[in-house]
Amino acid sequence: MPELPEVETFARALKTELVGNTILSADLRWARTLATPSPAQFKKQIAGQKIVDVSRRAKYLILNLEDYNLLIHLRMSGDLIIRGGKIKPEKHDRLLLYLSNHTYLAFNDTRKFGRVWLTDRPEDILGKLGPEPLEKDFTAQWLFENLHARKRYLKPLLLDQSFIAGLGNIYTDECLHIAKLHPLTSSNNVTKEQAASLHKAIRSVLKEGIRRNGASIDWAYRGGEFQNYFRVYGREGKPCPVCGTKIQKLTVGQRGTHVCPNCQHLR
DNA sequence: AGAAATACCCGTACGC
DNA sequence: TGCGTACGGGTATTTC
Repeated sequence: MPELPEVETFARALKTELVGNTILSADLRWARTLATPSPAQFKKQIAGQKIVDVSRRAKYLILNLEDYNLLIHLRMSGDLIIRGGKIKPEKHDRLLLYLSNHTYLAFNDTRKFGRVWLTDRPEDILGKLGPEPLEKDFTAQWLFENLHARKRYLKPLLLDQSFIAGLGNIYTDECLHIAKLHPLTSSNNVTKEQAASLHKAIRSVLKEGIRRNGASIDWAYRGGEFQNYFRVYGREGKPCPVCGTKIQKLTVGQRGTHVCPNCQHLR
């Protein structure tokens, strides 16, 4: 579930906890969690590396080490927890990084979708991503031009990380509702005014998510408050906060999709 | 080539 | 109660 705001929240919290520590050793408990390099190389390369900075690109968390970057993608059920060194690992822990301050960072991931990469060439992994929606190069004009450069439904296009980086199923439904656009609208039919609305909606909903420390759904992700402020996501049959019409749930590109049939017309 | 469908996972909810 | 099945979520891979 973690999308851009949740990963941003992780990055901010972990930065204060981790920077300055040295990774003493790694315990890989589920081999496929490690995308690259081999487990033997990974353990050898990461041992002794000091954590210089913690940041984010799209939904990737980046631990900037002295000689490498450790990229972490939480995918669906991934979670990061810092525990005291004497606390036992938990059932779904996939990777443990033991730190010089006698704690360890646990990558816990029930569904085993999450991945980590240790690399000195992060661009090989991050290079295909589209623009960061909160950065200055993501403008309404850019969005309008690139919506028209393709002919796809809005919802799957917004979920495409090579188009815009960081939106997932929740924030996509939310921003389409704010912009009053139907998820099945063809991207090349969006007017300049609609593109400007969508641009504004994307930025505002992501900032709201960050401000509320992300969204916690079911057991996934902890501590966020944004789930209490969803406009459409997970609110099938409940009233639209704008007009009171019952929210409908449909399937778009095999994804659960929530719309207000009154606010979001399909032209 | 670009877009759509499928595979990867497993805890939970639901139907019988 | 217990069993079987559908579902969801992000993205790499496969298929169209």
